[in-house]
Amino acid sequence: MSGVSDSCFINKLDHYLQLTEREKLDLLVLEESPQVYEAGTVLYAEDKDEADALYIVQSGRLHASTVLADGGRALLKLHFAGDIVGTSNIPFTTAISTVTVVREARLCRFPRSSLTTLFEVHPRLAALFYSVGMLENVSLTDRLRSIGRTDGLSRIGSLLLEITSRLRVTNKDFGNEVELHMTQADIGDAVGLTHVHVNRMLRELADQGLIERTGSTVTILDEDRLREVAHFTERYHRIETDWFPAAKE
Amino acid sequence: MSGVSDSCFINKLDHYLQLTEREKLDLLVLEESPQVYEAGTVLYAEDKDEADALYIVQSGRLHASTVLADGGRALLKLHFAGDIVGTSNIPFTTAISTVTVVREARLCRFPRSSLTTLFEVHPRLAALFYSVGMLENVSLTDRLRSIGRTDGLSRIGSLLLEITSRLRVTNKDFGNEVELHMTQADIGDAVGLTHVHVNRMLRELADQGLIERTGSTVTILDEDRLREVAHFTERYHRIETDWFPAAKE
DNA sequence: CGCGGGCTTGATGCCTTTCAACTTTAGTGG
DNA sequence: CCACTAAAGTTGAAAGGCATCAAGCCCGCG
Repeated sequence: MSGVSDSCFINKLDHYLQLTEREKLDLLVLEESPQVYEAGTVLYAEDKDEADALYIVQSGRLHASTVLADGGRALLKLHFAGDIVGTSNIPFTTAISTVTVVREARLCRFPRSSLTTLFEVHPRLAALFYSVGMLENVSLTDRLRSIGRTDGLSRIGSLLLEITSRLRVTNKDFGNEVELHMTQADIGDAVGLTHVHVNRMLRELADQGLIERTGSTVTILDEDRLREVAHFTERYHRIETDWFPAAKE
Repeated sequence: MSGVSDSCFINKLDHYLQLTEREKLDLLVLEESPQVYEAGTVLYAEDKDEADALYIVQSGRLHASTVLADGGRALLKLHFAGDIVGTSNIPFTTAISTVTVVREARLCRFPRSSLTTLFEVHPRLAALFYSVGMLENVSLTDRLRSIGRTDGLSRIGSLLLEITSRLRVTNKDFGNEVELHMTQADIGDAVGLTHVHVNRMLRELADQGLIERTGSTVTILDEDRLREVAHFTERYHRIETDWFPAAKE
C-alpha cells in the first residue's frame, strides 16, 4: 500500500468512496507523478493555453481568476488540497480562466486523454467524477447568492467560513485559525468589493468580536454568530453514492 | 425513426454528438415519456423534496431559485429547451434549490437510477453528460463575474444577451426579439438588483437605443453595442469530444 | 366595474466606491 | 544589523450607485 497513498486521486476519491484495489491501481497508471509548483506559477492562462489536462491538488493553494473589461480581476474559484483543478475546461480547447498557484503546491497532472480510459473502464469512478463536478456547481451557486444579494459584511464572513469549511474536509482536526493566503485585494476580487471596503469590513468583523486578525491569518472567535451574520449554509461534503455503478473487480 | 425524435435526450445530445442507433434506443428506454407541466408548477422545492431525478426540457422555460435569509429570493439558473434540470442535486439526497415552471413545459423525467445504466453501458454518453455539466459550471462563473464586478446596466445587458444566446442554440433562425417570461422583479432576483432599479436600467438601455420594449418582450436593436456595454463573452455552445470513449456498437 | 399584480417614477438615505495620503510589513542589499 | 524599497494595509473625505419608501399608473381578470 506504500506509494499508493502518494496518488493525489486516491487520497481525494477515497474520501468519498472506498476504492477497490483495481481502481487504485488503474488510477495510479493514469495520473502523472506529483510535481511541486512554487507560489506565483501560472498553471494556465485564459484564452491562451490549451486546456488538455486536469490537476489534482495534493497540497497547497491555487485560485482561478479572469480578467475584467476594466482591467480588474475576479476570483472565480479557490482550490484546496483534494480539489480537481481545470474541470471547467473539459468542454473547451482553450482555458477559460487563469489558474495561479498561491501557495507552493504539489499537483498531479491528469491528461484529458486519461479520462477516456477512466470513463470506459471504471464507470463507478466516472460517476464519482461527475458528482464531484456537480458539487463544484453547487459551491458556485452558493457564491452567486452571497455576492448577488448580501452586503459586504456577509460576503466576507461567507468567504471566511467557506475557506475553513473546505480546509476541514481534508483536515478533520482543523482549528479556527486560518491562514488565508490572500491579500485584501484578493478577497475583494473574490467577493466583489474594493480592497478598501474589504479592509473596513474585516475591521468591523473584528470589532464585533467575531474574528481576530494577525497578519493574514484570521481566527474565528464566534463561529456560530459569524454563520448568522454571513447566512452561511454548510454543505455536506459527502456524496450520494446509491446510484453509482458497481466497482470493477 | 419516428417517435425517436420525441425523446428529449436525443434532441438534446444529438446537438453535440452524432448518436448511434444503439445509444438512441437505450436512451429511449431510460427516460420517461414527455409530460406537460403548466406554468407555476414547482418541480421540486429546496430542502424539502427528494432529489431523485433529472428532467430534460423539451420545450418551455423553468428557473431554479433559492430563498434568502431576508425572505427574498435569488434566481440561480434559467433553464431552456435542451437543458438538463436538476444536475446539481446529483450528489445530494434533498433538492438544493427550488425549480419552478415559468412557461408551460414539456419535460422528460430521467430517474437518477437510470444514470447507473447510462454510465455502465454508455461511457461516451457519460462523458457527454459530464461535459454538459461543466458547461453549466462555466455559465455560472460567467454570471459570477457579471454580478460581482459590473454595474446594473451591464448586468441586465448581460442577462438579455445570455437569454438570446441560449435560445439560439436550439433555434438557429432566432431573431432579436425575446419574450423574457420574467417580471422585472424576476430579473432583479437574477442579477442582484431591486425591481425598481431594474426598471430604471431597462429604461436606460432603451433610452440609449440599445433595446426596445413592448410588454415583457425585448427587441435588441444594437446587439454589438449591447455586447460592449455588458462585457458579454459568447461561449461556443459546442463541446470538445476528442477524448470521448468510442460509442458502443 | 373593481381588484390585484406588475410597471413606473420621485425623494431620501445608505452602502460602497473613488481618490488620496499615510502607515506598516516584508524583503533586499550594504 | 540597519537603511531602503515596494507591496500591502489603514484611514478619511467626498461622490455615486443602488436600496428603500411611497405613490400613482396600467392592464388583465373575475
